[in-house]
Amino acid sequence: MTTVHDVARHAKVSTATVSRVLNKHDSVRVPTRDRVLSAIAALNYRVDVSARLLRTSQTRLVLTLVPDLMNPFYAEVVRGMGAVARQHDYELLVCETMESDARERAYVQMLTSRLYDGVVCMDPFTTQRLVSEQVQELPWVACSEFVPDDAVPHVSIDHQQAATDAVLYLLAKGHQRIAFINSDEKYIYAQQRRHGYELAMRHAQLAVPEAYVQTVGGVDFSLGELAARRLLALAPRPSAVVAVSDTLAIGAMKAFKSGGLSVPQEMAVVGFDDVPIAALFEPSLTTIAQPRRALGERAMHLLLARFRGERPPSETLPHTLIARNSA
Amino acid sequence: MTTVHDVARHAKVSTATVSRVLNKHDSVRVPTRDRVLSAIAALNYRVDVSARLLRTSQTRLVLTLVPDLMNPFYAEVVRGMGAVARQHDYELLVCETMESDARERAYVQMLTSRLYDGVVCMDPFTTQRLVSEQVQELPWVACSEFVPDDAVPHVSIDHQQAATDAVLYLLAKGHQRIAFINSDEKYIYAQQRRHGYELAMRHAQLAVPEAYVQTVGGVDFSLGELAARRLLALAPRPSAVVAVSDTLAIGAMKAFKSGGLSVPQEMAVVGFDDVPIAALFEPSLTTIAQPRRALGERAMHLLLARFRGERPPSETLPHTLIARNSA
DNA sequence: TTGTAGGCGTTATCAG
DNA sequence: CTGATAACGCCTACAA
Repeated sequence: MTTVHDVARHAKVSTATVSRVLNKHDSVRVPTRDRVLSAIAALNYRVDVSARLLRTSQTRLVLTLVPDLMNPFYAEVVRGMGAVARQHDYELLVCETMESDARERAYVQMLTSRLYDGVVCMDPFTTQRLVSEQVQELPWVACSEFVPDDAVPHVSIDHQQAATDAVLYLLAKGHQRIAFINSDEKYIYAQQRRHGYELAMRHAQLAVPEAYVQTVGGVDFSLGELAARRLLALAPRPSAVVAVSDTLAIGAMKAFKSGGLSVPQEMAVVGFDDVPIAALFEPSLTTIAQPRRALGERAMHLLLARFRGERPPSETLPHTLIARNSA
Repeated sequence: MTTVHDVARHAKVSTATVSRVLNKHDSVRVPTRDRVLSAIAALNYRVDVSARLLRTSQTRLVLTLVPDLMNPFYAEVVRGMGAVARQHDYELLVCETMESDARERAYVQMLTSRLYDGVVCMDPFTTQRLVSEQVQELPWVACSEFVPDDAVPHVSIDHQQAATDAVLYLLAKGHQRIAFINSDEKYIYAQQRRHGYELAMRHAQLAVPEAYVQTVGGVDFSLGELAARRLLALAPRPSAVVAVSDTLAIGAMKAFKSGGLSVPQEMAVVGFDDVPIAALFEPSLTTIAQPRRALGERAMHLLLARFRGERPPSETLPHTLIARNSA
């Protein structure tokens, strides 16, 4: 392995000068610099990040923790983060955590390893709370998920209002029996969206039978189908449903149609996220769009601000209801 | 920041002993070890990976390069890798490369940084070739994409045979005018699948008008729609189409239906991958299923073998045609 | 069984 | 503008 020493010897300068060239200190005379540069090329030298890190504790690497890469929602948020990171000369690494708090210890290890200059966390706020307590030195920012009233800056939509908006839309269409398909309340988004739903129903003086809220533990298509089948068995059967994820909504539509119902005539469906397939599926899905890309971009900007020593305020990004054919 | 020295002082031992405890050398007497352990706990000490790395060059971190996290195909492959990695006490990090060979230099930097013990690469073989030349020290394994005749071990299906199978299936259904929607031939899978398609057509003594092969540069739904619109404009119009990705296939079906054709009666469609939405979309998609999870698992096993100094042979995993309603 | 001390490859502080 | 040299935190001969 070739080191700065080899380069220095080859270029007949000191290691200090090599280091200066490497780090673009403009105090090196051009001919000297050129000698160093060609030595670097000749020896195919690469700096050893671990050694540099030991000195500078800077890797220009950022980590994002995402619960589930199969959910297309996260993929685009990550892309937004990555774009901004690279613009600022950081590289983004992704760790799929699979929501497993059993792995909490492994996180803490990763996060305290100093291998990353900062973290954007999309994990459930329940685990976020545990982990962030133990990891205080590390610049840390939350995206979509966050611990309420916490000092950690975050970016998110107003989950509660968004769910309320979905219900209001259905109420305006004349629905009274509106059900709710939820993923898992270890997510703050799940809690807040359910609150938004319940609030809107209460405001409209509409009862919510317990079985109208189906919490299925995840967002896979199959779980949406499961929830729909349960809803189909109810009497009185709901005439509309809000799902906290497009994937749940699509799974549910599939099951409703298999069950012989027509969407939206006999069962209206509203989803969340506006993932790409939402527009293609038939009927196309009415959904609360989140600014996925901007969510990621703003989260990364927050993190960059933290790198600069600032304490940026959290941001709430706007959501929009996109009316299509499912409701 | 607390170091081994602090711990040593606190426990009244030497740094060497602390290090031994840290690395579970069993040459430390129990009471001594306990003293060290409680010192570690008391001071909330964590080893600094970068310092350790500088000495041992081992991180127990594995990197996977994937072109596009929006493609649900990759998400599950990654999950397979992650599961096996963690079983063996490695952590998996994901880097979305966005197929950008402009970023080649950044890769090489990442890969030569010694921050990762190994790499599983799913990037286009064209960039793989360039990068792997410059990165020889690093254990390196390819998944799905690979440089043919290369020394790098890889896991993949038989892309050519799989495409041939898709065509044979359509031929058996009586189709003669079969088109092909391709993504980008910088991928070896794209080249090989097209060969498989052309071979099967030639065998059946069927002509392939140039415009029957639509290469759209990616796998987004919208690109599938684009290809379909072009195919619709052709005379004679194809009666069936094979797409190299389910996402392309679904986009195409959408466009065919918008164009007034019924699938599969007027246009049969076969996809590739069997991603979750393939079964839900209507008509449900006939597709060549890849063993996504196993692809990732086997790739990681190959890498682990490389860590042990072995030179494992490449593996070809079986594909299956899943007949549904689109063809 | 435990301690001492040197070095991993870099960067940065000094002098010169 | 350039060079010598001392850290950064850890691991591991080698010695005791």
